Formats: sequence, C-alpha cells, structure tokens
Amino acid sequence: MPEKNRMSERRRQIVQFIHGYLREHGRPPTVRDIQRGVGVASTAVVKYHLDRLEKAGYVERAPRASRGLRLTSKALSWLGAAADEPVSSVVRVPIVGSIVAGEPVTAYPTFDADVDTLELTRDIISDTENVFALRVRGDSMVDASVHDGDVVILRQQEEANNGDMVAVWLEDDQETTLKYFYREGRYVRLQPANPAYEPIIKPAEVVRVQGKVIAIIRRLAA
Amino acid sequence: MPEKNRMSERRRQIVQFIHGYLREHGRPPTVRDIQRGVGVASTAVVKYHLDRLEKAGYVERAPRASRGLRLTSKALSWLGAAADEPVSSVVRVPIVGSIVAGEPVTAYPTFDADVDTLELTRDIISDTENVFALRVRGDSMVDASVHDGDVVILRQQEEANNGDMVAVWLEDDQETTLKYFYREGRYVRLQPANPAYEPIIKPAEVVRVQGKVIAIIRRLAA
DNA sequence: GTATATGATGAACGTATGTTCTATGTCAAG
DNA sequence: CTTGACATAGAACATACGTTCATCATATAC
Repeated sequence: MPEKNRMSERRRQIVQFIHGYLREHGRPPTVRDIQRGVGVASTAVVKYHLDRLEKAGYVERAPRASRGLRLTSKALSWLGAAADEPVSSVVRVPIVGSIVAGEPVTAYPTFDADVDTLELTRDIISDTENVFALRVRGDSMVDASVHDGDVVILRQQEEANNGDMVAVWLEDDQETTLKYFYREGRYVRLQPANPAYEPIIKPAEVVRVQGKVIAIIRRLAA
Repeated sequence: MPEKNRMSERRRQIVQFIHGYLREHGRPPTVRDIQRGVGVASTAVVKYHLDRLEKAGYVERAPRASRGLRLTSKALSWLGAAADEPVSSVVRVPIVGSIVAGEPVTAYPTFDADVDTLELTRDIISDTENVFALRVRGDSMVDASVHDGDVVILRQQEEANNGDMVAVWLEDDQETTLKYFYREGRYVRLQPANPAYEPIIKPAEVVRVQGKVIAIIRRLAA
C-alpha cells in the first residue's frame, strides 16, 4: 500500500523552487517560472501540482492574481526552513491529531517532518513548553462551548486543578472528551461548559488527564 | 528653501504602500494595486513615480515582469522600518475596543501608534484587509458560544450573508450583539449560537452590520 | 512673456500569466 | 482486461498587468 503521507518528489521540488525564487527575487514565481525551474513541458503540470499542494495546505493562492502564491508555515517547516524566521514571537505548535471518540490522544509526538503544525504568537500562548493542538472532530465530546472544527491548544500534563478545562481519557468508555475538571474525593466530576448538560462523575482511577486547555480557537468561514 | 533631499509626499505614500502590501500579501503590489492604494486616477502616475523612485535608488524593478518590484534597504530605512524584516506570516491586528452593551463599535480606526494590537499568524486569519479585533466584555450580548473575555476577530463590512456570524448594532435597543445573521425579506433574524435561546427578529433598517466574525479566540487561565 | 520641470489624466497596446480543455501514458487494484 | 488515480503534454483562451502616448494644469526659472 502506498504511504499516505508521502509527498511526491515533484511536489517537493516545486515547494523548494518557490522558496528559493522568493528569497532570490523577493516575489513569488509565476507558473511559467516554476515550469522552467523544475523542468516540465507544460504549465498545466505546474497548475496540477499547485492545486494538490494547496489542498494539502502547503501553498495558499490568490485566484487569478499573478504570482498570487505563498508558502504556508507548514511548507516552510516541511522544508526545514524554519531558520527563515528570525526573532519573532511566532511559535510553532504541532497538531497531534483530532479528538475523536473512541481514540485516546496519541502520545506527545516528536517533531516529525510531516506533522501538521499551527503557527501562533505569544499573544495567544505565553508559554510553549509541551504545548500541542488538537482539532475537534464530530460532536461526541462536544458541548455548546466547543464546536466541530475548533482547534484547542493544550499543555500536556497529568494533573489538573479544579476548574481547569482538560482533555481526559476515560478508561471505561474508551473515549476522550473535553470537560471542566473537579476533584471530589475519590471521584472526579467532569462538568460540561454548557450548564444544560449533566456532569459526568467517574472514579478517579478511570480518568486520565491528557492535558489542560489553555486556548480555544474557532475559525469561521472567511 | 526646499530641502535637497525632500521626497514628495506622493512618493512617500507609494513606498509606504508597497511596504505594507508586501507584509500583508507576501508579494509586491501591481501598478494598479498601488494606484488604488494611494488614490490616483491613472496607472501612468504610478509608473511615473516608480521611475523616479527607481532612479533615486529606492526601488528596484524587473522590467516587464508583473509585480517586478522590490524595495531597497534605502527605502526601508527611509521608512524607519527596522532593517530588512523578512516577509513574515505575522499579522498585527488592532483591538479597537470591547463589545459592551450600550455602545456601538467605534468606526474602524486608522492605524494609530497607540492602538492596542494583537499579533496573529496567517494560520488563523488568511487575509488582513480591514480586520480588527474586539474583546468581549460582560454577558449582555453573549450566549453559550461566546464568553466574557473572548477575543473575536472580525472583518469590517456592512453586508452579511445568511449564516454569517456578525457583530450588529441595533438602532432601537442601542446595543451591539454577536449573532448569526439571516435575512428574511424586510426583516432580519438574529440567531444565537445556542439553540436554546430565541432568535431576535428586527426590521432590516434598525440592524446595522458592523463586521463579520472570522475567528474567535478564547484564552483560559494558563 | 517663453521656457522647463513636475504632477496628473485617460486611453490605448502588447504581452505576461493564470486557467481550461483535450489527450496520452503509466501503474496498481479489482 | 478494465477501471481509475496519477502525472504529463500541448494548445488555446481570457485577463491581469507593465508600458506608452497624447494631453493638460501648475508651478518656478529665465
């Protein structure tokens, strides 16, 4: 079976060329620049790969604008070109996956090349140690306060204080959920943000805190 | 006596616009972008000033190439722009104020020095035109989906499409609120995100859209 | 006055450039 | 063998965009 995350050599070539051209000329290349740069005979080939790269989130484009091309942070980190950005209060955070009912959050990963990343600034997260992001998928662990498609930023930790919003793995239900955390003796009360929902009360030993939510970002259709 | 190094206001405008455009879009502007940006009626005017600027060593151009334009270090230092800041994906957005019941959102401000700003990355907002941020204060216009302390990112616009989340000023109630927008004939239905709340229905003429919400950021206690 | 430089206008013109369409070859899955 | 993704080619099209030109107004210098 073909590796799912393998990006074709041609695509890597193109991203690399764009990056080089940008550094050299101070403007993005045209489709035909890329065509010559990577050595293909048709502009349609370039267009084809740019479409794929855009869909994969490596490139953003301004339709019909000449040189309307920009590399995303994902592409830059993919190139290992993070050295591009100097000082900057920009922080790159890995998106380790999605919250899906039935699966635990995977262990905090090393910075693999093709881990999806999210760029944030220190205006949003002040500290970057052990910070990671999760994309919320589906409604299973969601109440009115967190929606499908939201990105939650978490700091990895096993303990939580009362009132913290945490991602927890429930051993017995075999699922991850986002809730407010309250310790009550040998039990843990998991309180949905929406007061209309009933709290979940579990023995402490089946509740595994995976991380504490430090920010929630919701992007609406632009 | 006119100073020898005095550069016309128009020229300063143009250099400034190029610099801003570059930071926002990651590519140089076209002649027509500049034309609109500085408000002249003919592309020939832009060409004229670009020729002068090139001769004076403020810009370099690649003849006949679209967006074949780059600012020299001379231009950058002239602008007081700290050296050659590489095109960054960081965007600074003004926080124009808070949403408070009883007050309209102030008009979109010019970029004053002492406006509070928020740094975001393009991973969060892709476009920066007319984007501003509001801090949500109090609960008066809030439902379960937006909380006190949240920051909402908006693009300023007077119209809205059905389903957009917008900030609207209600003439008769004299207050601003965040709701989903639905046009229904001569009326507008303002739908809270929380289905448990009742929609507000108003005649279209008392509903003034102030901007469309493109992102919501909630920071929890670190 | 007559010059001369500066700044602006509107209308072209030519080509650079993104996009679309049709067609072809390869390769793995069924 | 057929089917369907993937990659490529070539040609044509529509328009985005740099450029040129003729014209006009307003200064300052001679």
